[in-house]
Amino acid sequence: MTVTLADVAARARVSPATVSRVLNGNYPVAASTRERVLRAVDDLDYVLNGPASSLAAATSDLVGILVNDIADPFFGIMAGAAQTEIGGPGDGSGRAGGEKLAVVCNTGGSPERELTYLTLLQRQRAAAVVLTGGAVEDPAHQAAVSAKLAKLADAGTRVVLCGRPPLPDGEAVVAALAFDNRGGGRRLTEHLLSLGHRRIGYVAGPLERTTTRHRLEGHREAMRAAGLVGDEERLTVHGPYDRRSGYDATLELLRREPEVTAVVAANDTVALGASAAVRDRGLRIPEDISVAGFDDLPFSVDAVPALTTVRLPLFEAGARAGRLAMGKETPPPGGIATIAAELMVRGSTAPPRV
Amino acid sequence: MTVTLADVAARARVSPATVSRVLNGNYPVAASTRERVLRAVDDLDYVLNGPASSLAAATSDLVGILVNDIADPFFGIMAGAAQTEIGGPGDGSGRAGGEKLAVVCNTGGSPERELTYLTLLQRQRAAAVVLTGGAVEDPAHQAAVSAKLAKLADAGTRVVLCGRPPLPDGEAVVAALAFDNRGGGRRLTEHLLSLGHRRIGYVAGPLERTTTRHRLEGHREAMRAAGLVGDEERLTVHGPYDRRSGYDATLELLRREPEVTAVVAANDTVALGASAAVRDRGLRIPEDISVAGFDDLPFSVDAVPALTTVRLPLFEAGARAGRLAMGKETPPPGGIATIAAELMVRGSTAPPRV
DNA sequence: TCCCGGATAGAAAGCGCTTGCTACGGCTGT
DNA sequence: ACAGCCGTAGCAAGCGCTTTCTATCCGGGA
Repeated sequence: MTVTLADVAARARVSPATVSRVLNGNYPVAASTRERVLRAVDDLDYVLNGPASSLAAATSDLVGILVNDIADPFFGIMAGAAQTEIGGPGDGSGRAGGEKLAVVCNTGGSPERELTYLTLLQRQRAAAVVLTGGAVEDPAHQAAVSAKLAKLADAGTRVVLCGRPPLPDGEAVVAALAFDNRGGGRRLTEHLLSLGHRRIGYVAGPLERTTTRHRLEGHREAMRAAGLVGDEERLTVHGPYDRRSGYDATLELLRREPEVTAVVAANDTVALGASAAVRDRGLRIPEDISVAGFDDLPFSVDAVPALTTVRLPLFEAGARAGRLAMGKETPPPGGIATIAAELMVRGSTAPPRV
Repeated sequence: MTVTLADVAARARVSPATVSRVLNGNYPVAASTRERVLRAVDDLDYVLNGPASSLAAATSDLVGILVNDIADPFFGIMAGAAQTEIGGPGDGSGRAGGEKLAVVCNTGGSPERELTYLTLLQRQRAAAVVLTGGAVEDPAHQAAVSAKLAKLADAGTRVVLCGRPPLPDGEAVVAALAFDNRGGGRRLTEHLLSLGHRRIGYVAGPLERTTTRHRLEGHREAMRAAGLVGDEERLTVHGPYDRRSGYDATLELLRREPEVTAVVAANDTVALGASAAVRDRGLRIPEDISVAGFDDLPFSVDAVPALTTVRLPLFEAGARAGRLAMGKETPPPGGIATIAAELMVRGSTAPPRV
């Protein structure tokens, strides 16, 4: 059989209550007693029964981090940073206490899975939940998520949004850290415009996501401000946030409008695919066509030529979200913070041929 | 207060036992009764209390997936695949049943964190644990991990290793899926040798990891077979599995031996850094120097020139590990399977200048 | 008509831990 | 010398669910 608290208590010749208190360190216990208990724990190789403990204490040390695609470094970086802050193991804190089990859950971008994970975390009475990445804009789903989050919140779970716009109906959450996707998108296109580009293709992400929409809106804002209107639909192709989609969409774009001098991709991964397509068509980057991405993932600087993109402080944002989830940092005023995006001009963009 | 089983029972005018049975679907309940219960559950928005349920049933639906670096697609891909198989939400199974909470835990490559996560999962009485990635070769740590896994195993947790060599002392695990890192490493170097390279630099991973050692051994095997011995130490530089390390190590390599005609990197990410270094030194790939990687991550085919590398079926392996963890697939004979690595020759390698 | 077995439902005993409250010395203050 | 405290430890009552065992209701065979 597995060892229980009672076994430890017996061996240390104290009551179970005392063992519990030693383990939790939240009640005065004489040093000598503590010593004895700790030795017994060691001798017996005792491991606390998590479920029992959570049940009795009505709390749990689970913290969930939801991501859309765990194979995408965009999410990996945020999740890793958050997990580090949440501490899980080895958070430096001497011993017990902040020891949380930070786990990441991969929704694969599916609204249903997102909801199911939230329910599962609710079941487990998670201490906190961090949702990363853009939300799906289906009203029904948004309502469902909001409701779920509200329920989680008033069951005591701390909810933090990271890289995700605030909930429409406000404050069911501890904090929302939103990236300035629109501003970044605008500045990126302004950069292209200032180089002299006029026919700019846009490879957008999946239609119904906030991230997609905001980046695209920023782009169009800039185009409109430059007086370039009318071609929006023709020069935009939607697709998933992956390399393949960037490749295909760019080919399509080039077919629709052979005169494009620049392609803006919804993110760096897509930009990689776009670059491949451009090259496969026998065109040079940036001499014939400029290519730009978004996110500034680590590999972007190593692309050839280095990718012009918009840097999002993913690590910092993830870490901050982690801290907020742990209550180690005070939320921004109003619970909402917008995180700036920084334009990174590199070799993949240049003035168009004359 | 939160809704409990008893509340649902009251509303459905049945006993708590019946509600439990409806929810678990493991006991005959009259259709009409079931209906009534389900409606009550819905009306009250009832969510099962996970800890209580786990405590009473002495089981849990948590499945842990340990990874070394969540921001690295190498792990992301495996973890994602495993998570999909484990089902977590939306595994297609009509309703309850296989509904497991698959979570990934990021050890950051630290042995202590690995151990702590295992303990935490043990606390939670995890249904299964999947360990991915190479192990650290410190004997003390290996012993500790083995002991932990043994304990987990006989507490009923299914343990699966994925991309990790079998435990030295044998069968504490359901199955071990090991990549043929040695064979892959050997074939990669043989390819270079067959192109005519003789002075080949090797940018290795961190010293004490099995993955690092096996790949390096494969490389040296090939070199030795070609009669190239003596320069091993001078032509090998160790460092972490990241881009930066590849960059620095390659610079160092070029300093030590300006005559190298090829650089083999421990993995694709490192190869990216290596390529950057080569270019920054004003050398062309592959005309002046060939560069090769390992893993065949998605971005490798988009590198310029496309990266010659060794393909590891990460997705398939992860999925299989997930299935094994769920008991959906029978383990390979002896519990050990070696997964083949396939050489992918692309543009980054070519014969050396004459 | 009576009895028995199958199909359902309920009662109740925990699962292993936490925690409010009580108990018990030995000190201090008067 | 006695009352009152502080510092510790134990008692015991749950936390919300699962599951064994028992009770009940029905229909059918004898």
